[in-house]
Amino acid sequence: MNAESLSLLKVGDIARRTGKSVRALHLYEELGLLNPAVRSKGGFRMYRGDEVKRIEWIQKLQDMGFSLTEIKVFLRVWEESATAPKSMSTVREIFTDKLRETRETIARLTRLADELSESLAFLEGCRSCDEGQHQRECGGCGRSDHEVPLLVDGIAKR
Amino acid sequence: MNAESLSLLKVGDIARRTGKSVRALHLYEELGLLNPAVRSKGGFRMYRGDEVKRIEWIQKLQDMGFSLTEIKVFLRVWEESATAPKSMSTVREIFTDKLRETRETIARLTRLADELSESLAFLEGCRSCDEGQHQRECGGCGRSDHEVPLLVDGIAKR
DNA sequence: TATTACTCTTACGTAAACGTAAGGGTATGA
DNA sequence: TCATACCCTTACGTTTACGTAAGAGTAATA
Repeated sequence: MNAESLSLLKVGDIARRTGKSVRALHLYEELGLLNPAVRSKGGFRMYRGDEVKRIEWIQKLQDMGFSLTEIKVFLRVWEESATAPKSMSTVREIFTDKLRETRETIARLTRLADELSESLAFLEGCRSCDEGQHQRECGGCGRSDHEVPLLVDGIAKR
Repeated sequence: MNAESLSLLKVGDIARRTGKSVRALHLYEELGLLNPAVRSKGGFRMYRGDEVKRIEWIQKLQDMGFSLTEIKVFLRVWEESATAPKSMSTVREIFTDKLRETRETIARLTRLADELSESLAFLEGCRSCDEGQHQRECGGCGRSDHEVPLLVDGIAKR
């Protein structure tokens, strides 16, 4: 173990610290998202400790819905910003777009959650049917059709 | 065209009314999510008009994150409720679980949106660097490390 | 030196939800 | 009866993000 390798980590170390699999880290390298600082004499990938941060960054972008390919594009744009000043604003644009998209997703999920709540409330009203009646008999429990949430209606009629 | 077929739709009609592809509808049938009321003499699938509702229902469940397989399970449980009264409460459980899950997703996305906002605010501070400096020179623009959001930090250091 | 725990490359496998193409009938209006 | 526009079945292709296995070499420790 030489002086330089003291601060270097093997792929398994990185895997443990990030919760990623070794295979995933290999994949990230294939995709150009991650690179070992050096290779050991025998060919082992040796990473700098701060690559852990990069992997956490990748994870966050994945959580936001970026694909690995999109993340790669992102990195390329950034690297370009060393020579093309406009790239920094491109990065801002990407974040801005994703922020808008994320908010739209939140809004959509919120609507769906509301529908779920409505459907649950409706089904609560069916509780009395549970121990003696069939869903065919239940049908609408005397409630008019327009009261039946789609989430229930779509499944109930047969 | 006989009297019965007046109210029946071909797969292409259903596709147009739901925005699904014919292939998708075939798939739903393979998976047991959808069935034509009858087949025409020549083998064409003939659907009842209200199957459109079922397909919209499937779409909603997909939007909520259910897989087609899960949706199938859902249908089976429901069908079972004709003979097993407890199935209705199983349906309620599934909805309840999904509601919780959806809310967790919303919370997670909200946190991510906040991070995006923070990162954007940080990058705004770099705007002055845009037309004359490199990101290496920029580095942190004199700001201390702990101020740098992970979304920026993970990418900026090289 | 021998062992033990890793790591390497190569490459096929997997799950989801369809897309797409091939070869060949079917329904319907002119 | 034709011409279209549709529909049928079968079956392989696509994308994403890894999983998994094989066969073989490496690093560090006893």
